[in-house]
Amino acid sequence: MARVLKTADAAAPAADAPAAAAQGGQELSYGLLPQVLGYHLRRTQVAIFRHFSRTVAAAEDITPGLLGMLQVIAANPGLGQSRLAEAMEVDRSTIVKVVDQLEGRGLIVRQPSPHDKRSHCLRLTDEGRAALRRMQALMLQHEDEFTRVLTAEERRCLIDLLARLHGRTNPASRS
Amino acid sequence: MARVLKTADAAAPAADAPAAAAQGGQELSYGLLPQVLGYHLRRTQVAIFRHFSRTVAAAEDITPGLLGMLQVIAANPGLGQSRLAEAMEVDRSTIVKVVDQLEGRGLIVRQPSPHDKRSHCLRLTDEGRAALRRMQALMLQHEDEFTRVLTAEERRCLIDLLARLHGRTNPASRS
DNA sequence: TATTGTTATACTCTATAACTATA
DNA sequence: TATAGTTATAGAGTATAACAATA
Repeated sequence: MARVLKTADAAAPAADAPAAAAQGGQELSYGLLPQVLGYHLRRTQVAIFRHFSRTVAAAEDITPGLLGMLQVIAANPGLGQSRLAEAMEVDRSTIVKVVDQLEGRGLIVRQPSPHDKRSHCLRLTDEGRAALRRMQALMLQHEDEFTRVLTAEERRCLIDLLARLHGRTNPASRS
Repeated sequence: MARVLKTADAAAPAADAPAAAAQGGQELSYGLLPQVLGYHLRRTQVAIFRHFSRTVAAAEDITPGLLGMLQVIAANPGLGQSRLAEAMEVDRSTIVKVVDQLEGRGLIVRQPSPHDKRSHCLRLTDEGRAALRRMQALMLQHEDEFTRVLTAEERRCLIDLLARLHGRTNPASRS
């Protein structure tokens, strides 16, 4: 578990308005927002999504969401759609279109389950495995670029703090 | 600027599939995802959004986005819509509906600008100021609850790392 | 010409509810 | 009864393109 070292004490910022920020070329105030975690989370997610779009998506026409699904299917061959939905914490009905898209692009197949005629077993095709390898390489490069402003330790610490907040244990930091 | 102290070296996790995770009650694998910052960002944002919905939104019928806009308007009286759009990094056309909603609820007004007949000056109403005070109190409580699993230093460190990533300077940590 | 606010439109992501075929 | 997948539908949230009024 990474820990954090305080160096500079964050001076409490003035929470009120900067008199006349509205007209001139002055900088405008964000009020309490800079102290709000949710604000920084959203800003960071928008930034990383745009970086992903310019790098990974530009080359491979994929979204972070679809690539995540593809990775989970690859890591769990034969997974059913309902269990995939649970894993990604989205509704079963949302998964249908995701799987439609990945199957439509020839990256995965829906196979009939040998044990349950209602269920589909999801598996990557050969093409899907090749595409995943390419996409993962691009994605790791994109993440490296995006986090270039952080040290490796800071990056690990950040992931660790986020993992603690969203509650899923982070296998990468189990000692 | 907060720094980070390494304590446990994160052992590189196996990136490949866990043989037969698909059928039984076994735990399923997330592949490379636990090493991916974007994945943890999204997960955390979903978690904090749900917490916000159960706490702040349940009491005041507001979204994080609308509350953020309200705070920026409050902090910059007389702000125009285009500058608000720039500040929040969304399109001007997106702002229109946001302002419509806030105005429709009586929280802000569009006033004609004295200097530019095209432009609207956005201002909080008395009711808007009162609502903002209530909402901010709830929001700060919500953030405290959500980050209860972190120490105050860890929370500051997290915000600092995120602020560095999305590039906006974080006024709360200027020494 | 450029900018402010606006409208019409569309796209993505997501959820709810109801359906079918199994179990 | 309950579950797996599906469909129809709707609601956010966002963007693009074009427009009128004004700068």
